[in-house]
Amino acid sequence: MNMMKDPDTKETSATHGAYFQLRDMILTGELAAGKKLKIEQLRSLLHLGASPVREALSLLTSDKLVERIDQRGFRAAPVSKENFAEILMLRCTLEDMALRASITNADAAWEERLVLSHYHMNKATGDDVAAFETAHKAFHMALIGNANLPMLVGYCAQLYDLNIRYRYLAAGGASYQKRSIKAEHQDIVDAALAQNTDRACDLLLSHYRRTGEYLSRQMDA
Amino acid sequence: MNMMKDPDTKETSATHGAYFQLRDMILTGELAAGKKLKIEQLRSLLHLGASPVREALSLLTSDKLVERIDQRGFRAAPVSKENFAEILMLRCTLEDMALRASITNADAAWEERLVLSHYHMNKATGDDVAAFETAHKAFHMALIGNANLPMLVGYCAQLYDLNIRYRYLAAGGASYQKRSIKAEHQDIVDAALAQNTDRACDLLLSHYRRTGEYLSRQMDA
DNA sequence: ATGTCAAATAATATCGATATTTCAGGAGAA
DNA sequence: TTCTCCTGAAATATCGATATTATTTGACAT
Repeated sequence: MNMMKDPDTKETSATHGAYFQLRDMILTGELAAGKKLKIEQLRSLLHLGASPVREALSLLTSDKLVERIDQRGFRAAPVSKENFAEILMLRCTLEDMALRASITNADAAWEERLVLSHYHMNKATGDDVAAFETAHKAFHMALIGNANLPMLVGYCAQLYDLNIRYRYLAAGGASYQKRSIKAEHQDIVDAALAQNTDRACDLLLSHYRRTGEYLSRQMDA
Repeated sequence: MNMMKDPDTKETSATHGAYFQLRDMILTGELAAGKKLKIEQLRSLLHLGASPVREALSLLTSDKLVERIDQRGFRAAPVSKENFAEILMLRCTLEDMALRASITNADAAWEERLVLSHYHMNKATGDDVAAFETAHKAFHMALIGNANLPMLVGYCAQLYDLNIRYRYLAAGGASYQKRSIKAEHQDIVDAALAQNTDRACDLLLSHYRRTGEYLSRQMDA
């Protein structure tokens, strides 16, 4: 009764592995929004027992990526234009707050983390979309990560992920709007490092709002 | 193999029952903050199998009431002055936003729900602390519940619960600060019904801040 | 004495099986 | 025909048992 039949799946625990796999599948749309997530089906897909699948789904409830209906199983969280608009609005409010706090606490170590994550993101601008996504999130988290407000940053991270989902939904994940995103990121970094708080926040928010408008247009089409 | 040995425990599901029992025990401090939550121990306490206990704990992770350490089990979320301060700050920001939206969407049905929940809360001002807590939460949720922003309201509800926990921690749950809370609530309702948005928000926020200062003082002592 | 490693112990994570509940489809009555 | 109720099938929720992993204890060497 060896549960690690697949040696290349060296995840720490089955639950953890299932969590990340399912999370990815929902974020990328491989598991469609609103779709019923049957335990037995996922169980055979991931080659796991029911317990870790069930627990991973429970965990994904925290992230608002899965909904649980008592006695009636799980389903991928639905999407809607209203939901997208709310996410955008909340992100703008919360990240503004977090970035202000982050800059207030600015120190050399943070500035280095910020510069590094920015560098890594720029380096990842290539064909590997997944790698860029990872670096992009790391950059944005580094930006606000100095706030010393763990719950606030946690909400921001959650909203970031929910937003990714709409990005995949709109563009199929492939075509990324190659606007002047790179320049926008650079401007944000410069303002943050200069401790020009108002400007940094303005830039960050308009960065989100532009992306949001772009996605809204894509979703309509 | 009858799992409902206790007929008066007419919960819908074992997981749901365990969820609410554990939640209550953490909120009231019966399960101390930071304490390790051993499955076997809870299993025998709640007379349940390991699966529903595990799942309830996973669910409580969503509420930030339980922390999960992979491969090392669960523990009740720790408390700290910083955490309390962050909760207060976030509540003020988010409930302000929610109340403004709620008043913007004001209609007769909402006004009635608000008046009713206020009436019920006042009626529950008695010896039954738990009943008052329930009514108090219902009142505050009715206040912001018209915002039509489900995620925002969800965050507010979560923060409300986390705050309750500190109330129990400070006062042992028993002694409730019998300040002019009743008058404060009345003023908030009046301002909200009059659609005096700025005043309603000011009153709500100072209501929270005063309670926050009171709790801070209690925690120091 | 003290630090380190190994065996024993305890607790978690997971599985396979089973009971319970929901859901769908059809038979019978109005 | 349409509604209701019953029955069968599918899926969920839960249990008991087991394998896996962390933790503690105690012996040994330094």
